[in-house]
Formats: sequence, structure tokens, C-alpha cells
Amino acid sequence: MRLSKTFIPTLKEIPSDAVIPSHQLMLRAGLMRQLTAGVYAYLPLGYKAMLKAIQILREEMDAIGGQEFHLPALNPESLWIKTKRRHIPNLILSIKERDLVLAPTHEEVVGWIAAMHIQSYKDLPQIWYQIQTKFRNEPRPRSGVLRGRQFIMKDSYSLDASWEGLDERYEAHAEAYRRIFRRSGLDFFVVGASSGAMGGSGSQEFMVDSESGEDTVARCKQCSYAANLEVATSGLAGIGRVPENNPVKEFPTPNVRTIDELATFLKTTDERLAKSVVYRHADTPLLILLVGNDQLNESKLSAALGEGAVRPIDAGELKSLTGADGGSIGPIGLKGFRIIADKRLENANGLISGANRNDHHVRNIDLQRDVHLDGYHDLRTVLPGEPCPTCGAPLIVANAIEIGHIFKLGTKYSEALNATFLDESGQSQPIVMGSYGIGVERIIACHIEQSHDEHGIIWNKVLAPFAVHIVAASMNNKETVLVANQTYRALSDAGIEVLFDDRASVTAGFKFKDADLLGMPLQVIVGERGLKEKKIEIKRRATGERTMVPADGVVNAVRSMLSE
RNA sequence: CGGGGCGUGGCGCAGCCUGGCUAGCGCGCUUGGUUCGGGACCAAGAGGCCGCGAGUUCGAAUCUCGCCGCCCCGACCA
Repeated sequence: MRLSKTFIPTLKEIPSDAVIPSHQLMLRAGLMRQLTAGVYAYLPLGYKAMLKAIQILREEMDAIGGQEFHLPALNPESLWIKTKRRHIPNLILSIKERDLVLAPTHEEVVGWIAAMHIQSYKDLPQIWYQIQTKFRNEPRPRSGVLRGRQFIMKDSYSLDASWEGLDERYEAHAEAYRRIFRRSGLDFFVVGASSGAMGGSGSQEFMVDSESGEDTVARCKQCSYAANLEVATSGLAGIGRVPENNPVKEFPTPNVRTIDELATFLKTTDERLAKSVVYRHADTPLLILLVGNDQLNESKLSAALGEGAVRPIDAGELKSLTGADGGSIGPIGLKGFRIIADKRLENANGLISGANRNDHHVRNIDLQRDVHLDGYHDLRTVLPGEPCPTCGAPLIVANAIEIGHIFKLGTKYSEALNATFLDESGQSQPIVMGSYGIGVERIIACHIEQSHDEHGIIWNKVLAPFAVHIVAASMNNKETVLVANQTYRALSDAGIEVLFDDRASVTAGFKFKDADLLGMPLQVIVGERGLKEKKIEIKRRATGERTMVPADGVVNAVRSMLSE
């Protein structure tokens, strides 16, 4: 492409709305423009990069037997009512004129097609995928393209006759995803994840380490343990039992509200202080006991409780149910509450907790003896430095960007949509489904986050919109123009994608700055300086290293540099 | 949804507190000329319902109220 005829609006200054590097550079390099919050227009250069990523996705999905679909973005609302997903908060955008919604994902449509046409176990397995625009009612779009209301997803769906089959498809996807991200040149890692409200039995996320990430993950420095903080566990031991076991006893604790205040008041560590957190689950009041200042992890809580909305109880409700305010609540003498406890409290005794009477606590609580517990669950949030559950080394906790997520969905959607097949014994069975997503824009943005400098983007050769950026230093010098044109033709004829800065209106310095900003892997610089010796300069964007090559040897030189 | 910030030619900003004459600067854009290897120079130009609406006032970019939009932090995140 000749830059003089190409629409690549570069920006010298940083747009004030952009905060993170990928967002700034995607705007400055003319890859995209924002239309409204969370919605971006991709300009030719940005779209070209996305097509590169999409090509990799296609190849790797096809390689595991995936078949590409093009599915409707407009869905009847009724389809989503069937799967009970119509009214999930912040999920679906709808249109005003019809009972249609904009699809945020496509389990429903896939299930609908499967219900219609998958009849026998002989029709299974299937892997169906699509690379399309999806919509989400995102409450707060942010970080450029990393979190939008409209985005392009590669989503695939596996259909199987058995859970074993699902495991196979799931593994095939996990492997394909590793290849995809490796080929894209991303430095990524895989974490165990929450399947959240998607339902299902297993889930992993593909993550890129980044301060700008919106997910938080715990990782072990020593071994391969890594998990989203929503599900991460640590090897922290339970607090166990103490020898003396006296009867429970209430005692006054004036003006003590928090665990820290209680610890100070009693001049003790917080180990044997049991914190009470009060929630409602499907309208049942729920008391959750945690060790000391351990932080309740709501994702774990939801997962432990299963179906039904979970929310913190409000102060008024609490007072009327218990007669006390938050900070004075405990398991002893509490009526009408379901009580669960964190695993670290398993069978513990000698505990101190609220007395359900303001300014009073109870000591010597023995969970075995004194409390009717509805079970122990892992409910606490892991903190940095805690021992890895696998090897014991300290865990680190850091932000990350989710670039892919794979789910074992099971039969939740097939049952809701009546997508069944007849098994070998003629029994009707729900199809066992999996779902696997990759954010296309995030591949691009993450690559830029990981590969840029103060001058601009540094594309790798896989995602780069063009492999080579020719700079004709001056368009007023006849020989420069001649050789630059010859070089452009020769590289193009060799099948190399070339962007040729043939603009006569800007100076050489301007072109160099633009070339660094756009960041193609190789810059081929044609100018009088080199041509005096019949030579052309090749600059590697990544290292800045410059090589002089004979004018007629450029194609070979470029080829060999690109094949490194 | 809570908290904070911002909205002024295409982009980045000043002016607003303390109301006043023709709304200013840098970049970009147009025309002409000179330049031509790290975002050139000179000259002449074009381009603004100062986010929208109401109000206060002789007079509003500036003060008041309402609304809209965008960004950041939080909540949320299938």
C-alpha cells in the first residue's frame, strides 16, 4: 500500500481520554477511533491487524475440527427467557422497537440449532465456532478496547454425547488456545477460574499479566499453580482446637465493633476471633463465620450456595432479626439463620464471637459443641504471601487481562432448550456442551501492551498489519524515488506485505517518526545517503539495529530477516 | 449505581475563580514560496450555537439550576 493513498490518521499528541499504553497507541497509530463509550470503529490498519489474529484463530479452530458459523446478533428475547438469562444484570442490550435482544454470546442460538438437527449420538461430537461481534450491557466500559459494549469474539461450542467426550473437546480447546496465544506472540498463563453464573463444572482462563488487567490472579512463584482470585486457595492451615474447653460465657465489650478493635481490647491476636458476616441467600438469612480478619470471597460464597441470589443483609434487617448491630453478631443464640463457616474454622473451639447483643461478645465457643453448622466451605480470599496449596511457596497476587476462557457447561443449556439426542440404547439424553471464548481485540491490545516503547507500537511479524514499512527519505530526489518504487514492487512481487511511505508532502524526520509509531517489524529506508553506495538501509523496529544492504539484494535480506 | 474530573475550531489546551469590547495559544488543515535523514521555515488564509436547555444580569464561555456526553476510582463483570 502506498501511504500517500492510504487512510492512516496518526496523532502526534496523546488523546486525553486514553490512559493505558495500548489505548493511546491504538488511537495514535490510527488503528481505531472511539464512537461512544465502549464502542470503537476499526480503521483499515487496525482491522488488518485484527484479521491477522482472526486468521490464526480460524486455522487453529479448523485444526481441531471446528466448523465456522455465522450466527445472528439479533435474537428473539424469548430464547433468552427460556435459559433464564434474559434478566441477568448488566448482560443484555435490547432494542426498543421489537422484542429482540443483541446477543452477548451464542449458547442459546447454538442450542436452538442443535435442538433442531442433532438427533442421534451418531451426530456427535461437534465443534461449532464463530468470529463475530457481540454486545454487552457493560456498566462501565474502560481501558480502551479491553472492556467494551461491542466487541469481536471467537466463540466456540462443543456438543458431546458424554461428559468424557466433553473432557476431550475441552482439552482440545485448551491445547488450541495455547497454540493460538503462542503464535500470537503473547506472554500468557492459564489459571483455574470460576464458571460463575455460566454454570458448569470446570473452567480455565488464559491470562496476560498486566497492571491494567481487571482480573486478579494468585500465582505461585515456584510451581505452576495459578488461579483467579475468585477461586484461588492457599495452604494456610486451619486454626484447630485448643486444650481447655470451658462453657460459653458472655462478657461485655463496650464500643467494640471490628475484629481489630476486639483484638486490641482483648490484647490478643485475631486467630481465635470468629468474624460473622451476614448475607441473604434466596431470602434465607445466612451467617458466615470466618477466621479473624479473613476476607469473605463472594464468588466462593455463591459457588458454595448454588442457585439463588446472594446479597449482604442490610443494617435494618439485621437489627430486626438479631436485636444487634453488625459487629456484635455471632452464632450463639442466633435464631432463624443458616450458619456456614470457612474451612479454616473446621471443628475449632475456644472461639470468641459476637453475642447478638450490642457491646457484648461470647468466649469459649466450640463449633462442634455449641453451634448447629450447615457445613464448612472454602470461603476466604487468598492474600499475597500465603503458602501455595500445591508446593507451599509464597503466592503472589497480581492483575491480569483475560484473553480467553473455556467452560465445561454440561447440560444446563441443552436442557433448557430441549437439545437432546438418542443414545445407543435409544434413551433421550441432553447434549453435553462446552463453550470457549477468545476476545479478538484483546489479543491486539495485549500484544501492544506487551510490545511497545516510547516511540510507538512494536508489532511482531505475526500480527503486524504489514511486514515492511518502506520510507522514501525524499520524494524530490529522482534516484530515491526510482529505487524506492523498484523496492516496493520487488517486495510486493515477492509476496511480502509492504507499506510504502511515498508521501511527498512530509519530511524524512516526519516519516521516521510515523514509521516508529506504526511499528512494522522492518523499516526499509531508501535515501540519498545509502544510494551513494547503491545501498539501502533496513532497520529492525524492535531493536533499532540498522543494516545496509545492496539495493538489488533487499528482497533476500528482508526475507531472511522475516524468517528468523 | 456511589465518588471525583472534564466538555471551548480536527487534536492538545488557556480563558471561567473576580461577567464586559473582535474568544486565544500550540499542533493539524488550505494557498504560495523556501526546505528535504528524526515530527522544517516564512507569508497569507479557512475553520467556533464555548455540550444542550432554562434562569440571573444592561451584558454570560465565565454566575445559578436541570439535562446530556466522556474519562478516572469504586461497585459490577457470563
